Amino acid sequence: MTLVMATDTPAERPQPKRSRKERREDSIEQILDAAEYLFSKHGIYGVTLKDVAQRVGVHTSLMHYYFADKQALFVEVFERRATVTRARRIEALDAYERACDGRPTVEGALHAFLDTDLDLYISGGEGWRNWGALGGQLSNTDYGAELMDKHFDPVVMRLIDLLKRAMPDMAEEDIFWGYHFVTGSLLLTLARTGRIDKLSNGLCHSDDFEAVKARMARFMAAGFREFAATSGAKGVEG
Amino acid sequence: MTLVMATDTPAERPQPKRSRKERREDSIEQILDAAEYLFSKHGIYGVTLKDVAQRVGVHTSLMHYYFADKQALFVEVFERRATVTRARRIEALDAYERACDGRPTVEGALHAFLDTDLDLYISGGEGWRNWGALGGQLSNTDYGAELMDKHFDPVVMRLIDLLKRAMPDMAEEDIFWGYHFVTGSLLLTLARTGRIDKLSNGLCHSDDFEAVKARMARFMAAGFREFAATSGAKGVEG
DNA sequence: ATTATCTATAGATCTATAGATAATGC
DNA sequence: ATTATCTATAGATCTATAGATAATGC
Repeated sequence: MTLVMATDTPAERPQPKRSRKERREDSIEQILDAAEYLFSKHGIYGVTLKDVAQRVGVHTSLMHYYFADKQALFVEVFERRATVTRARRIEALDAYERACDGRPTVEGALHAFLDTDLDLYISGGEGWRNWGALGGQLSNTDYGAELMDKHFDPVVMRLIDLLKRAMPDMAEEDIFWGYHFVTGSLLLTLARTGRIDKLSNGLCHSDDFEAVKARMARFMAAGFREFAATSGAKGVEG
Repeated sequence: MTLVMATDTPAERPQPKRSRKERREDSIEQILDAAEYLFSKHGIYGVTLKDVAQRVGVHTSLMHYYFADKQALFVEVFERRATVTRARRIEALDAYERACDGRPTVEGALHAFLDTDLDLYISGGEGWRNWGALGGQLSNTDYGAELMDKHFDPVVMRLIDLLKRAMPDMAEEDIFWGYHFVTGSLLLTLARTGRIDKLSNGLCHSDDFEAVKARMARFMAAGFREFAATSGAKGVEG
């Protein structure tokens, strides 16, 4: 997939004969991958363009040849995958809406919202997992929150809409706070800090997205049901 | 509390006549407060010592007079309040254990764990809220995760222990994952990103810790109960 | 006499640009 | 002839230290 990888298997490619366009795209992809990895580890200010260049194995000035400045590189790293997962999730929520026959459930909506994303980290390769970790950092940060808002507000509103229809009697505040809890849990999951590994003495692993997928929608749906059972409702009876 | 605040009310203090020791402590406190605020906004690498000094209104070199280097300042900012909340939470969990008469409940344990912390942000003033936001960032970061582990592992293990006793039949993995969800939600709460404000069109506020306190333990306890109801148990029947 | 704060500055590093060289494509 | 990559370097900024000055305490 990358030049580095290709070099690891020289037998297969005697003379790749890649066109300029291909080389260009490869270079850009390598830079984005390296930046993605480093940004996810140290944040935007914790990484220098030299760090990125060294990881790729090229000169720092090449960063400026392909990207206007550091900020532009960062935004591109974020947006490269943000657009993908946003589209997938909207599609999944649309599909769920069509399938649920006008009667969405909380758990169904959460599965569409969460599982579609988790699948990317499960089978999307290391790049996706790095990007996820970056997102986990971003959300808790001032400069990152804007980027998140910009890209994911439509998806979230789509989910909120389904949740409201699944729980028409619930106070809106409760729906928003429930969503807040869901996001927080998801973002910490994406961050893969290794904390749960240590706490559980190796029983659980913070990169075990399958384990999260198997539990999260159910856990959170139960939380919402608890709100429905005990909290002040809208005053309208379904 | 700080020199700046004191200067705001000149009538009360004609000639403070503060001793060297008092001045020294005031200066250190001001530096820590300024650093805390800035680190919480931009992370450790997003803040320069000059930024901190300018916020206090002194020269950059004074940072080095009081702190060995930038890293030491950062650690001090974190530890100043970490030790306080850790002690309070352990105390609260101990008190709950004594009060529950050997029969802890999930919700009771979560209330002791969460509310004690949330109370600090509700009534501890802006410094505490800034520190909380810093913690929210740290946890999703590599360099911060270590600091968190070091200070909060004892508290968390204390909570886990109570949860296990409240749900003796539950698979350990489920307890750890449930705790993971709880922490994620708490950390995003502390980050106060303003996201929920925008999403809810002003209905909810990300600095409304009271709202979280009123909902979180209940929401999460219901999640744990869901695990108890449907997930693979330990194989032992209570 | 001691402590707190500031001035001046060294040395390192970082972003960004200009211009040279190497590689590809017509 | 055009594009990709590198060399060299300017200019800014950042951390850290040495040493001067101002303020307090005995």
